[in-house]
Amino acid sequence: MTLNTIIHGDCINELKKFHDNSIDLIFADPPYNMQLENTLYRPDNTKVAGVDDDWDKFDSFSEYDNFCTAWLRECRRILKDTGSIWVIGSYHNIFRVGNIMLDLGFWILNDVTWHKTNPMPNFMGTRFTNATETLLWCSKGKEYKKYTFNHKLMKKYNGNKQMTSVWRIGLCVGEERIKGEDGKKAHSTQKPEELVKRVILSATKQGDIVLDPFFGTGTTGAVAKKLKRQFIGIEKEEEYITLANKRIDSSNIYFEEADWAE
Amino acid sequence: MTLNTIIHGDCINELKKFHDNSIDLIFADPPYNMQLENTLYRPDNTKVAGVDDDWDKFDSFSEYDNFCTAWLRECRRILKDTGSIWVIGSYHNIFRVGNIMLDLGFWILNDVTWHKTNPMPNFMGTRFTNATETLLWCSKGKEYKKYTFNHKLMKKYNGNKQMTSVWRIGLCVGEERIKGEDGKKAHSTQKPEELVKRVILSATKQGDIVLDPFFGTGTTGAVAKKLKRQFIGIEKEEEYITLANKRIDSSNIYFEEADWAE
DNA sequence: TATAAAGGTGAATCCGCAC
DNA sequence: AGTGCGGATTCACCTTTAT
Repeated sequence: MTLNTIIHGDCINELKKFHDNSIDLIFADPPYNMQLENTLYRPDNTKVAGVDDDWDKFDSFSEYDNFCTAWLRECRRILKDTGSIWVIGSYHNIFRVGNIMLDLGFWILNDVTWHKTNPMPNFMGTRFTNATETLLWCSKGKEYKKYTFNHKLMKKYNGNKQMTSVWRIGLCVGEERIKGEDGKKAHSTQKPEELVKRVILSATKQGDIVLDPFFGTGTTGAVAKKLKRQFIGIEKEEEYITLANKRIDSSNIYFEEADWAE
Repeated sequence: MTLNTIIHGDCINELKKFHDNSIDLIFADPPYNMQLENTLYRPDNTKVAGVDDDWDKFDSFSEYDNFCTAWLRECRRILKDTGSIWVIGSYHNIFRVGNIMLDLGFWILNDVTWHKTNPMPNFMGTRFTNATETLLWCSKGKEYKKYTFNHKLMKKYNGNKQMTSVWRIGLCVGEERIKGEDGKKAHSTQKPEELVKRVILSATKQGDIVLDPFFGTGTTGAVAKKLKRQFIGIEKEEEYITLANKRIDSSNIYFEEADWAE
């Protein structure tokens, strides 16, 4: 398997080509199946640019469940016994995903809450502001107890206090957000690097292999490189791959290893 | 249906006696009952000896799923079209519960994160400190849009800013925690009143009927009374009912309605 | 150049009634 | 079920323009 490259293809097909027990960490940001219908307007009558990408559309729960069962089953197969997987989602999909992961035998280590510092408000006043997404961190199963977790490092990273399962991180905006030639966001759901940094830093060692089956514009690859880990990406859309390669080429090491050594 | 009383009996059996469309709000804190050694039962009520193999694992999920499907189906039936339901859980069970609720047709309005200000640390350093529980707030279905939500009131309650789906609340300790005659906590999972207060305040009007099918030591009843709502409790254990009745008798109004009127 | 004001925007299941 | 229209509804942060 070639490292530090992006595979252009269908996630499930490509995952099937991987060897058993070959990956140290999987970070997956699958489609959420948001089921948006009408256009949403802000109080000032401007439109909200919602997620209306084709890749987020599924006809039913059962179709979504089948899709997730297939890619998650392959993920479990190719994960090393010492490896672990992170899957991010919102309330639209995380209960489907979590249920499937349990059924497949994954063992939940934490449900980490990404507490957004600057979420979009609920303009109509019909609900509470939806201020979180959820990350499920799982080992291969209950009996796989030797997963990598850099406890001391994360404690140090967190000002010498044990890090909790609530992470306060802002949305990916400004300079960090990859723009297309039209100046608009290139990907509708790009994640902040700080989020992925905590994932990789906590659950891998230097040189480990990180796989992202929904690579998008390459946040996982960029952060892996900056943290001296190796990555493999799988992505269906060619435009995203082009942007991701460019982005990763220009990524540099975040900081010296000594700063974060255990 | 007699109001402001506790029904002594089995949750599913008792729920079946309720009329359709008769309840304004349901707050449910079901047993987590997951993956705990030596307490698993097969459908025929025989004990499962070990839980190490996949067969037993599947058996336990399936048992729990059946139980939750049964009581949640009844909850949906007896909820008014303008009503809503809140279910609290941890990562051990909330993905089973959420998946079942979606399958039954419930419509998720928010996944509220109870961010504990004083969680128990992970002493072994094997995971992040588990600092949250999740509350699923759902209407009867996608097409039921007239659920009660006191938006302005909650905004006022939150210092004139829209309340978000993250609630920072401490564990139920000290004076508030109900003690048995031995001075030990009477119930192992008593919830803080502030949590239930936000639930009832946001999703009911004065005089509305609040049902708690897992009443325990009566937090829901105490808070409902303090907020001038009516309650019905269902509880299997007689000791809890005794404690709950005593507690509710000595509960008084929190504050004047005018303070929180919309 | 500095500060202030104005404008843009984010994984969003976001109205209710009359016809 | 679909359409049309009156009316109520927002927070943090970043960028651009104006003073």
